[in-house]
Amino acid sequence: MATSDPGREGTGAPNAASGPERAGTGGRDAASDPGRPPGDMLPPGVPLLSNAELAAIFHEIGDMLEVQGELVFKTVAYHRAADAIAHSPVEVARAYREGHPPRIPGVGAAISKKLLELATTGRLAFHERLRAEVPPSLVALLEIPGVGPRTVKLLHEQRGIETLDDLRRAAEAGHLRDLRGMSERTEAAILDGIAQLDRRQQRMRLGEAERIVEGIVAELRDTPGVHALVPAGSFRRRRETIGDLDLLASTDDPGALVGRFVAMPSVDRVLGSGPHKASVRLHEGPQVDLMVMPPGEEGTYLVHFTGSKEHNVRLRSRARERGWSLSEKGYLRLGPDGEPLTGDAAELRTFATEGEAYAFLGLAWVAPELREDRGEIEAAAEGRLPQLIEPADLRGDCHAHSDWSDGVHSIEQMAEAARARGYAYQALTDHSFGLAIARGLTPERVLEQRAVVVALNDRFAREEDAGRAPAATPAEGFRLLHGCELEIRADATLDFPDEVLAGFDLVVASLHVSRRQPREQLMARVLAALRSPHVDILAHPAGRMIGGREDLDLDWDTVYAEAARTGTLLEINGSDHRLDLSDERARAAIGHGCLLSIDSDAHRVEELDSVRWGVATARRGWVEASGVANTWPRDRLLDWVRRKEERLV
DNA sequence: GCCGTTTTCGGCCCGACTGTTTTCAGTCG
Repeated sequence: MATSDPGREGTGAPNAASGPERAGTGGRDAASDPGRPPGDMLPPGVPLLSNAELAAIFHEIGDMLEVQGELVFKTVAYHRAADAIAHSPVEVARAYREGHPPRIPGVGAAISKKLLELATTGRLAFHERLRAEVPPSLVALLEIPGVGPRTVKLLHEQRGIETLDDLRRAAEAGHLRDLRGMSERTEAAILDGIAQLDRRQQRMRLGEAERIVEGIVAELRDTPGVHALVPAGSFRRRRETIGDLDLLASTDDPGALVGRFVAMPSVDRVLGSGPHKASVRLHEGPQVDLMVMPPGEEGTYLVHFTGSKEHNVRLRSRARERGWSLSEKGYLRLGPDGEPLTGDAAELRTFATEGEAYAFLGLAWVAPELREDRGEIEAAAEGRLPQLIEPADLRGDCHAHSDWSDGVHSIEQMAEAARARGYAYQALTDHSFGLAIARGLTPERVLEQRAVVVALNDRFAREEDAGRAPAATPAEGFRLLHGCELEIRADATLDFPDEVLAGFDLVVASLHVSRRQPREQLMARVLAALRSPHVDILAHPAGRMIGGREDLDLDWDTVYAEAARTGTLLEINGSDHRLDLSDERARAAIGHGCLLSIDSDAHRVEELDSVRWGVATARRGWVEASGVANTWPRDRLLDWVRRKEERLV
């Protein structure tokens, strides 16, 4: 079914036909005209909505229908469709305009019709009508913790409340306590929720989440009765940002653990606390949920609290088809009425491991990074889950800086750290001079730097010969490759001439300046880099900063096709600020036949470890080791680089 | 609103916690 690979048909259709073979000749024009189809086919003056903008509209529709008291399944359908659109690898509005709407799971006839209207007119009458009935300020009240759609509807209908200020005033004046289901305490809770809104923390990056979780685990580890503490939730799935933290505990004494958890010095306030679970907010912002699992029955607990929600919903539905109800506690046998059997007939199946819990549904164990309902359940059922790349598969790092440009540590310190990790290579890729703010190197400095690299490699070779290399050094030894991070200038020229570029072992190209150019210009720059015989890797291709800079406005299908044709590697930048390519772009790139590299972009020794976030992102993108060039031995990588030069020069 | 080798109509995932209630609704994850 299409659900196993959402949107693939849509992605493939326009490009498959004009694939690599054509790109050198007739395809060249198509590739350099990223605004396909020709502009005259597009309605003039109608902006093309991004997937994120479309998703926001459908989420808002879902919210507004909730507030109106609409059937919950209908509102869920809108949210589901919105998520699917946001995650689609296809540029949905463009595809609708071009007359080949992609198949998107969760988008049926009704939402498809609305998508067409949005794509062709930039507006949606249904959305505008709803907005008139349910003011956006009312929908915004849903953000208040503890306030849901039923409460908003009640407040609106009974008290005429439309805005946050209305609500605050009414609660302060004690005008809500007479409403059904409300009291003085509810008013206080609402005011408290509003106060929380004001200082609502933003989502954490992976590194921050890891630091906080590890601190909590260290604090609770020696609590009596505790067998294991396992971080779960979106952190275990390695989502690119983390909202709340989830911690699972296997313990003989739940009371002792919960008691200690809520009393940690790092806790600002206790949001809730029961015999088996508790929630707290930390002083530094995030909410942490602790859940207790009975020893020996961890399997379904781990599945449940790792999520994602969408993944769990699919599992439960699959369980139901087989006559069982799935919850964190295990599988309960369903009776003929579709309800779990009770009393003597009750039957609960529990499992010690996740593998067994999945196997009960006829599924292979699914790696946490894949649990997003993006086809992994179908793949697990059919035995075609990918062999995901592991951190240990990496044999080198193709993107690292030193204090010669904007790094902190010396060339030698960076190389020694890479060598100590057991790598066979590290590419030293300091910036080229066009990026003045990073103190980029001139061609003269490049030559000086090369002498340092040569001298270091001489020493490494001597030490290896003498058996004095670090224990982890692979059989092929360690070498520092001399590379650069080549600036792609605003005018689509490259920062170094070909004769300078030819002197490097490996060149990483990237685009830092003039990021707001129109798509045509940005594409011209990216294509110039991909087509250079000397550029081996396009670094952080989307140019985003998580929570900061937006993605570059690129025609991704063309980027993938040209990277595949020219044999240019696309980077997954492991910095947890970047994670670029993203998981879904990495998956799309592999689908287009691209090869990737996973690099640290380290500016200091400690950041070499960032590759683990890059590997996690690759795993979320279904990437196998075979799709990543820096899993190769050094000679094979360098051979790949040479072959590109020979073919394209 | 979506979806179908159990259904084109009738389903649609599950439980803990909270607070206001005498048996439950709302929210959350």
